[in-house]
Amino acid sequence: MAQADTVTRILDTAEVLFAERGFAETSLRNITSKAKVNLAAVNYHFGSKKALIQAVFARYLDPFTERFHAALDELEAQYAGRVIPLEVLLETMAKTVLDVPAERNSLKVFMRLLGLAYSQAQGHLRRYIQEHYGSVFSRFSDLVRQATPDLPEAERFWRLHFVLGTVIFTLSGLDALRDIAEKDYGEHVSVRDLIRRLRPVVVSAMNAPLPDAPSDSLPAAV
Amino acid sequence: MAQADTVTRILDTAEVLFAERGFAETSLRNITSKAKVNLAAVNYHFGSKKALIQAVFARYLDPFTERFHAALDELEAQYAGRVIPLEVLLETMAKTVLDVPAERNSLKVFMRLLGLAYSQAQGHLRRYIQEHYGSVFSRFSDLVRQATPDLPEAERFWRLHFVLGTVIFTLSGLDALRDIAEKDYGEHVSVRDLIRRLRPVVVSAMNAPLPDAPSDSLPAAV
DNA sequence: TGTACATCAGTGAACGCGCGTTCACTGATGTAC
DNA sequence: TGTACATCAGTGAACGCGCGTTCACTGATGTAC
Repeated sequence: MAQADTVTRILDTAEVLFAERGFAETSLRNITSKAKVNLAAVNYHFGSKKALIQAVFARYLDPFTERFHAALDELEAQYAGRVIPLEVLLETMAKTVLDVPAERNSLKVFMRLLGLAYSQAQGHLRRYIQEHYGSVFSRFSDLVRQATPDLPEAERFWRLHFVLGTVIFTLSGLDALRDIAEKDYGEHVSVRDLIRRLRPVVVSAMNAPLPDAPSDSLPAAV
Repeated sequence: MAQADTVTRILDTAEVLFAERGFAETSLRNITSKAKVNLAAVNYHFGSKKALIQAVFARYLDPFTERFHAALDELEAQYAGRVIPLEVLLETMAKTVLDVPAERNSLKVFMRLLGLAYSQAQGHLRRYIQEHYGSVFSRFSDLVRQATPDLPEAERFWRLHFVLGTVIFTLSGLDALRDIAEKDYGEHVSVRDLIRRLRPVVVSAMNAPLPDAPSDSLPAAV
């Protein structure tokens, strides 16, 4: 059995189990027995459980960042210094997110993993993701800044995270929500459907009117 | 040491530790040693770790549902059959969410717990919450239905969950986001600030234009 | 008023179990001379 | 071409540890007669 085979089988099995039950709730024995691989192989190839978790993420995020950078390069060339509209930026991101895990049919898995990563309190994973993939997010939010010149800095920061919350929350809880939606409305939704529904909501959210001034600064302002 | 004391000390400590590190990552020994309580006391008073987790939630959700029902009663009386505007409904919900845990200064804890509950894959907790508190959510979404008569059923369902995602995601990851915001924009945000910022975003999201028809139904529609 | 019994919060120690990790080892393949 | 050695994927068994739960027990308080 060649190395690539064992390593790949571990990663394939681990990502599914992690997405289904979380990191702490998935033991190395769960993974290795389902992957039909020796228990010690995980520590042999990855060093530790923590490192395995990071490897699972890297397998999605490395190609994602590569393609996203490429797509942004293309956009910038196309717009040649002019401002890229917000809708185009969001569309590009959505397309990249959809494309990357397409070959493994596992956008759902990827989104659940992202959701888990964010809800992990101790945050070794969040730190890892920020360290390795923070730069592509910075580049994206720079472009969003240019596309929304009227939005105050802080407001844009918060709105980007509001939107991130919507997307990760919805797509990572997709199965549960889909069951309810199907039962109540007899409507089967695919991830593409959901992204179609998300688009106008996200755009409206980013373009919402500014909030009232905080109440304690009202006297000074009025 | 009276019962109320032990039970309360366990709950107080458990909710903080659960919120900080998650359910699986918090052991009964962590809880009981920090609460200065005998290890066996958890199983004596609650029966199991699972039941303790549910009790932690019940302590927030029971008063929340009670107050929220009361607030909705009041609104319905006030509007006397007329439609309650969406903004008012959202405002009422926000106010109730803010009021309930105020005495323990722990909205943050509550929101992190909710976020964890949603990201829990195995879902005994999600089932418990849906069983015990589903009805107040139904009542609320009925009122939202009346306030947004032009929104198709399924669209409203999804948008409510988009918005839920934003709120839970943002407030449950508040500490991490706050650190970044403070560092980058020198701005300290309170939960009340955040809700002020959320309001126009949520309203715009609910009122966003309808999405394009799904591409495979386009030929039939046009 | 006094005695016997029941109830119940709380305790200390132990139970068996599954966990991540380690270690000595095998066997196949490649490399040097 | 043959031999000695190095490298490396993979293995089987065991390690110690922390986990949730259980159990026999204590001691205080309440209740019945």
